[in-house]
Amino acid sequence: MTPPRLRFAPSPTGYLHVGGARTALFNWLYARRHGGQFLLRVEDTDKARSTDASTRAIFEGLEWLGLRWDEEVVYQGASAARHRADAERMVANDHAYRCFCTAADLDFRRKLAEANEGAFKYDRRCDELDRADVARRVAAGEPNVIRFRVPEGSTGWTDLVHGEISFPNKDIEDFVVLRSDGTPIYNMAVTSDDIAMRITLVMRGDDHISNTPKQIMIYRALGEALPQFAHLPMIHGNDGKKLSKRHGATAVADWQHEGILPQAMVNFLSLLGWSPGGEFDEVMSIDELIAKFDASGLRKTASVFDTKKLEWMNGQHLVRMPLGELSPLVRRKLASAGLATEADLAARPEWFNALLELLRVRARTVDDIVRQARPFLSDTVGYDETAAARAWKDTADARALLAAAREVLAACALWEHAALETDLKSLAEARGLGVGKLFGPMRVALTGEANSPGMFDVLILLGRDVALFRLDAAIRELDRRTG
RNA sequence: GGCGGUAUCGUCUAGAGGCCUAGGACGCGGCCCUCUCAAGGCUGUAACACGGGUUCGAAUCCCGUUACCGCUACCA
Repeated sequence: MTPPRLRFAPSPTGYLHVGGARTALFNWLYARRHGGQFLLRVEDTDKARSTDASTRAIFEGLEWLGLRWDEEVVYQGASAARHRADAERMVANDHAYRCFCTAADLDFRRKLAEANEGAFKYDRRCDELDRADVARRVAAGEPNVIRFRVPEGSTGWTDLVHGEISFPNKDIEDFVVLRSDGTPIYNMAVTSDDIAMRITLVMRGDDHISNTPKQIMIYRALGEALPQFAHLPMIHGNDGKKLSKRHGATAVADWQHEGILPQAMVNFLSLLGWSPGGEFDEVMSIDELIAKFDASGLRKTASVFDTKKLEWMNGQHLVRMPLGELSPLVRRKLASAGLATEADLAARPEWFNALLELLRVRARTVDDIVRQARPFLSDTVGYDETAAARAWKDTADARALLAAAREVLAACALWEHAALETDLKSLAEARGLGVGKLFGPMRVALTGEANSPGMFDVLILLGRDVALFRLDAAIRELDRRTG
């Protein structure tokens, strides 16, 4: 069995969206799993809609996901001469013919047919033309397209996802393969390119199922061996409709900017339309995915992009990934948020790693970590009003508690977990309070928030100086509030 | 309209005739843990689109209906 060759063939007409990313991923996984090649082809034949910015966005999206392609990128637009030559070859070997019907005429006939019920199908009138006549009109420069002559019978294949699929040829009209300006129609270009790239497995969205018989006919007309086909189901938004801007972030770059990890995105996407089968741990590394991926696990049904589950998945990867990998990521985000400089954080790696360990377990995105890190990095804290309203309900009481805590902490012999716990617990006990009643007001004083890591962790991370400073500040704030 | 594809909890799915009074995961609810929030553990909620067959027996096979999606362009 020769190594398979697959390709991802996006049109550069926008960002890389999650559906395209999933298609690319499955192609890539299949190639990696079976020791084959994963190629990238940019289908830029539609010059009006294609942009360089989109092409770059697609590259960047694939790179971010870690889907490295083999060989040089193929630009479809660069092969126009071959597309045309292939179309003309089909005329030469009698599988296609010249058609002189104009677009306007066709349009008229189509409307007429539809008005009188019944779908319009090209009537092959130009296939009746005399050969000499055709040659003369072509020589005279009369505009013409090349139409494929659809044979009798039916056209089918064994789809890796759907099994046997076949179409009666009578339902397929003699379709155009080359426009009058000499440029190819999609099905011509794709087939010509897939042949040239020696693609052995065409894996793409199932919106191409109806195109497949036409492409198969072209392969045959050109005397080429057929590749295998696999048509993947689509990904929909949470309303069950096709993904669009309305559904929020459908661009992989948007998720990147919201703090989703590429490995989590890959993992999540891999489970949309594919399953290893049986019971398994859904959280998987890229290597595990490659090892497990197989066409037999491909599913037929469209799936909904569930952002909640993506976020959960991201949280799982956040906790499991090596700290050494997470650390620079967060440092970069912290720096661009203006909360710290990368140099400062790099200078105290142990402290920073301890912080990350505490925060990542309660975060779902990298951005969550950044938000939660604020009290540990900025000089002062702002008090969250709902948190303050609850924990400092009785200001006099809270003030007294914080003053007492300040005193205990200032005198605490050792600034470490055990000592802090002993001292603070005895303070609470002396006052006849549960520790919660003491830690609540302290938490707001120290972090400004209602939620944070455990009190002793917070104190240790902050250090004695900052902790005492914040308690003082909170006491002053409470004085102010009391009036 | 014609042709093609699809149909299991709200969502992702397991299931390839009896193992299914349908399993897992996300979400949601409860309990435990607990200084808060997470994480973790336990647990509850919730599905075979509908109708006919085939079979001793169907979520699984066949047919029809319905719904959704795609194609039906000198778009990709």
